[in-house]
Amino acid sequence: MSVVAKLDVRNLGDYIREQRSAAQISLRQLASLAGVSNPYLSQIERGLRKPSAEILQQIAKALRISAEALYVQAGILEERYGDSDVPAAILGDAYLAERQKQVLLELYEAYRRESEAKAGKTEPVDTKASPSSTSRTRTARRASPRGAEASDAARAEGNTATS
Amino acid sequence: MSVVAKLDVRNLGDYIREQRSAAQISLRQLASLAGVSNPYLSQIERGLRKPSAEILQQIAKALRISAEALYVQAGILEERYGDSDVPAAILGDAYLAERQKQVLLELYEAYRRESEAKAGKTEPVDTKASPSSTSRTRTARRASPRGAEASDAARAEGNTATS
DNA sequence: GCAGACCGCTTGCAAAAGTTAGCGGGAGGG
DNA sequence: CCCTCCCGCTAACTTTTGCAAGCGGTCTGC
Repeated sequence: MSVVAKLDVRNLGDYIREQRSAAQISLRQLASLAGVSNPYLSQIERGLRKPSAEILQQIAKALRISAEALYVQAGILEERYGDSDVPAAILGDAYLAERQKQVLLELYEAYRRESEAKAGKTEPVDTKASPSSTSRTRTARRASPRGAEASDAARAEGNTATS
Repeated sequence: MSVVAKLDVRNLGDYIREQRSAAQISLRQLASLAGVSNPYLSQIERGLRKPSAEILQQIAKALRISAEALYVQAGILEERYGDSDVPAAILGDAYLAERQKQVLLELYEAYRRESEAKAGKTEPVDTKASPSSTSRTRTARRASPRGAEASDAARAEGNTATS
C-alpha cells in the first residue's frame, strides 16, 4: 500500500497559522469561530494533532478559505490539475449517476490503453493511480478549454440541459 | 455541541458501498486495499463511524475515485468545479482517436438524457447523491489565500468583519 | 457430511482526537 | 503598583477512532 498519503501535518499547521495571522485574528478567536477549543487549535497549528475532516472543514470556513486549500496543504488532496482531465470531468459531473461514471471511466481507460498499445509505447498507463497519471507527457497543463474563471455567472445553468 | 458541519455519514457510507459494489470487490478486499481493517470499513459503510481525512483518502485511492467525490459525499467539501465539462475534456484529450471520442461523447450524451429523464420522478438509481441542483459555486482552484470566500461564506457569517 | 475459504458483522481494547480547567505572561487603565 | 483582560500553551480528562480477535453464515470441493 503506497503510503503516499501521509498527512502533512506540519505544513498544514503552518498554513493555518499563516492564514490566521493574515486574517489578524487570535488563536482563540479562530477557535471559537471554527467551533473548536483553543488548545486544540493551538496543537493543530503546531502540528501535534491531525484534525479530522470535519474540523478541517470548520477551520476552513472560519478562515474563509476553501477547504480544498487546506486539504491540499494537508497532503490529502492533490493539487488540481486543470487540463482536460477526462476522469476528473466525469467524476465532477453532477448529472451523471455513479454507475454511469464508472462505465464512462472504464471505457475511457480502455480507449487510452488501446491508443497506448497502438503507439507502441512501453509506458505503463497506470490507470489506477491518482488522476495525475493523465497528465504525464502532455504539454499543456493549463486550465480547461473554456475559461474556468468566469463560471460565477454560469453557475445556475451550468451545463445546459440537454436538449 | 455546535451543530455546524455535520458529517453526512450516512450518505458517505452508502456512496462508498455503492462504489465498492460497482467495482465488484468485497468489503474485505477494499479494506485491505485501502489499508484499513474490514470491521472498520464495514462500520463506515453503515454510517457508524466517521472516517478521518486520511482514511477517506485511502479509501478513495483504493476505489480509484477522486477523494473529492468522497468529501462531497461526506458533506465536507462543497460541490466544486462548475466546469466539469466532460465533452470539452474528451475533445481535448490528445490520446483519444476521433472515433473513440465520438463514442464517448455519444455515451455521455445518452447518460445525460437518461439522468434528465429521471430527474423529475423518483430516481430509481441509488444516486441520491448528486446535489444536482445549484451549488455549482466553484471553490478556488488553487490555494489562493483569501478571496475565495464566496462559496461557503453563506454559513460562516458571523465573525468580525475585520476586513 | 465437513474442511476450508470467503463473506459481512459484533465485541472489547489501545491510541488517538478533542474537551474543560488552569498556568505564566504581556498590555493597558485605575 | 495592582487589577483586569486577552494572549498562547500545558495538563488531565472524556469521547471517538481504528484495530485484532472472533462469531455465524454461505459456497465449493472432498
